[in-house]
Amino acid sequence: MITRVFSGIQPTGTLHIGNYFGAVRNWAAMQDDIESIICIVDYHAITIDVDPTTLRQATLSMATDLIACGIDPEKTVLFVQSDVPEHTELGWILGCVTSIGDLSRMTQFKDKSSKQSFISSGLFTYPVLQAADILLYKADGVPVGEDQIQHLELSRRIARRFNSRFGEFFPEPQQVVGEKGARIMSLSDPTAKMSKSAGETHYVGVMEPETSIRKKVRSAVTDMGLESGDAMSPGVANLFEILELSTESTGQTDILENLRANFAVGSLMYSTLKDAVFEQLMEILRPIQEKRAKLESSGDVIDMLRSGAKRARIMAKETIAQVRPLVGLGTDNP
RNA sequence: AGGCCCGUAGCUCAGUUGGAAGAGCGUCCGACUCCAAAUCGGAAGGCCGGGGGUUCGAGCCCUCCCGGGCCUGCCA
Repeated sequence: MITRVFSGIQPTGTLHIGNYFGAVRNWAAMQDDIESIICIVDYHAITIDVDPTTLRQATLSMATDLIACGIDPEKTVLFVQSDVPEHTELGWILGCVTSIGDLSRMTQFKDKSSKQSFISSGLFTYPVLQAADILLYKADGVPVGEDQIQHLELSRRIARRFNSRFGEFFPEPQQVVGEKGARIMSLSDPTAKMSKSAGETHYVGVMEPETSIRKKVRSAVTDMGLESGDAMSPGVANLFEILELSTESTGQTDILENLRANFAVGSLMYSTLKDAVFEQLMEILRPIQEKRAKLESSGDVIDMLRSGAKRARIMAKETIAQVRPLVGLGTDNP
């Protein structure tokens, strides 16, 4: 039985619909039923070279996006990682029960480091900090996608090793699978997951202007036309996926069914599909964008983050206060 | 601490003896397409890492600095 879930998200500046349908929407749905902690992980963000001003803005912007998308800072403990410095202390301690061998097997490190000329040691030990993020709150559930499973497994391994060395203390966090494992693909390259780093044409930003979204959806890769009975090409399947996720919320599932039927008999015009995707997507995004505008002009987000950090820190301090004597650190413990 | 290599467009790089800064990919616009892709046509994009010097003239030579990579050594 999962009792507390932890989610982290990097302050990349803005959310795209892959983040929204894949993660954020599930978080928002979950917060009513289960104790939820969401952390904007700025310590993680600095593992690669990033401009300080950009980072600060991106962090605030990400928080605003999340709240606009339905994360309720009253229900969910929403905060910025570096406002709770206990993350780094636990990170250090856990780093000392983590082997270099385990870390060097992380595919994400190999991936990211191959794209950097300057490879920081922080990038290498990133998964340790991630384990600390989760374990600091003794979260037993982590809603992660497939790409993070390896890191989550390492977190469990780290928890296990800590427990066996210092005594049973941390729960081993389990993967929480969302109701719908949405995995939105890039519009320009539908064989790759949607990501911001791949370039402008690859993603649709949740907060993007309507004209820009229409253009991007219309430019999505499809195929050269299929015979009826053929399987969908990746690009078309992706558009249907986005349409399905959107109509789930708008309730206009008949649109989806019609287009599916058209596809089945081979009479679907992709421009029609794209128009529908755009329309339904905007139904979802419009209210989110409006909410964001209000939030931004209110200037309340900073205060929300501060009070979130206060709540998080109470939990974090308690954990650290227990960990230190277990390990034998400090003078203020017997 | 010593030695070697590197820094030019968003990315990967070329650049002749020192003589008008280039290519490929990507991006943007157009044609084609139901929409896209591919293809074709067009365009934008540069403090040549930074300062100083030599020269009529420096991406290129000298010098210092910054940044990155590799090798050796030293200390803990």
